[in-house]
Amino acid sequence: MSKKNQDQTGGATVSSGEVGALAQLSRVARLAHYADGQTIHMRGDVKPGLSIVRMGAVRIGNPGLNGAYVTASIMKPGEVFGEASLFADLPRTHEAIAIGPTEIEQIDRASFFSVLERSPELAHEMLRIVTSRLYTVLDALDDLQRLPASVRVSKLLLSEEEQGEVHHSHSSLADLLGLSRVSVGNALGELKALGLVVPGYGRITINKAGLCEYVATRQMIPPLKPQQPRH
Amino acid sequence: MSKKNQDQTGGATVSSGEVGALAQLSRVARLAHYADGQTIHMRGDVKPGLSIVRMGAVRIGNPGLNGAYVTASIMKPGEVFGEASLFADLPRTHEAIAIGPTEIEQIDRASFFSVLERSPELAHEMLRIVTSRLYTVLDALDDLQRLPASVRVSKLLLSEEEQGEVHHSHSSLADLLGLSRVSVGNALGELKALGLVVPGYGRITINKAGLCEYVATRQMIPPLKPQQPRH
DNA sequence: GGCAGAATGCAAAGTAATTTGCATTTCGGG
DNA sequence: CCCGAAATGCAAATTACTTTGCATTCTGCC
Repeated sequence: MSKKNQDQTGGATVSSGEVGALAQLSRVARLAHYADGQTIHMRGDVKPGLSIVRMGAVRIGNPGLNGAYVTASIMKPGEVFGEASLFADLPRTHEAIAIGPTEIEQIDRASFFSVLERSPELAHEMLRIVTSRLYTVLDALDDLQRLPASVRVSKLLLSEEEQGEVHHSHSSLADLLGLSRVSVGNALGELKALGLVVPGYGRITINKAGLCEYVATRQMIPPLKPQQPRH
Repeated sequence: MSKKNQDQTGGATVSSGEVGALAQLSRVARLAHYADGQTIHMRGDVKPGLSIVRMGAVRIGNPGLNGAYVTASIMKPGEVFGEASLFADLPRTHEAIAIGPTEIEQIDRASFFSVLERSPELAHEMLRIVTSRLYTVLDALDDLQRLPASVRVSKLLLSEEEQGEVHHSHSSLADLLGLSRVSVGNALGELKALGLVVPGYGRITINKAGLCEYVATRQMIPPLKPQQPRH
């Protein structure tokens, strides 16, 4: 058990086309600035409030048992976190740490609910965001339980890809997947041998189509076998 | 990779005290009856709609790669599933199968949204449900990545406990945790040696306080070590 | 009361990841 | 241009789980 993490929690982005009911929150938000590496909140904090990333990025995660980091998610501009503190009155499960200079809109509980009362669209928008995040996490959880490292690495590469390249070190990929650096290296070696990736220094060039096919053929749920009813 | 599952998705129960905005849905629901083992929906189905368990139980899961079953969750009366098909327009990720004779209220998309428009409380209730489910799943995901089998078994025992006992075979515990039967057996052996559980046939008597302490001392996030900024 | 099916226990062999330690390569700044 | 820090590559030993196969025990039912 070393470096642990998931990309999964990922994409609660406000989809680009729509301005989004979230915009209404800006009016009641307090804009907070953080320097690289600065802590936004810690695990266990109970201060409720919603946060929207405006600039920079936020690492959501926890230190692992061994000193390695478990990155649960990296929030990019437009993404939202902290719903659990609002709707379910729960303490923070993860630390939030700024990556690079970062601006975050903080909406406290009272402000949020006052806006929510007047705007049903906000509720719908939040439902959409939380639901698709849940969906993503459930999917990732399945992957974690069932897929071998090389396939999980492949899926991560595809999701992090930008113009055919992924800008991550093996270590940060490992953090995102909950694997060790060595395992990521091995997986990449395998993919390289198949001609699916070209390794670089802090950078990986990927064969998108090839990787997609590689993943597709390996993550299929197999045909049903006869099952006894359980329990 | 054998039997895979999580208890995590678990508890989106309508909390007992409150009648809940969900009750309003009953008026537009169609009550469906299922026999033990009957399929409610399959992975990949796109028919959108919300489902509320009224009687019996529903296994949410998928067949694993080897024929074993991955139980993602078992929904009990009062619990809700299918939000993703409503809010995020996503196909079903898991099969749903009735455990025992089961009654389910089915609310189709149009009906749901017509009620939702007139009832802001329903939106809040759904937000609460989905958020806490997300929270639970994220927590389980952390556990899965970081905790050894014996601790995960302990946590499951505590969550399934009823009056000091857990009524599950090793196999069904394994299904719920994504472990093999053998590993569960070994973990229970360990716990037995520590005087934390007394194994029975299809039944385990647990030392609640002892297990709590056992878990507490082992799932702690360790003190922070100095971290370099990443990425 | 006994028998079949289910649940449990046990052990051996295999596998996929881990940790550890070190050598090598790459990049950027002085 | 060179040097140090970071990134990568490689290999051995270890760990935690899996699969397999079988023996044993329990329970409900006829």
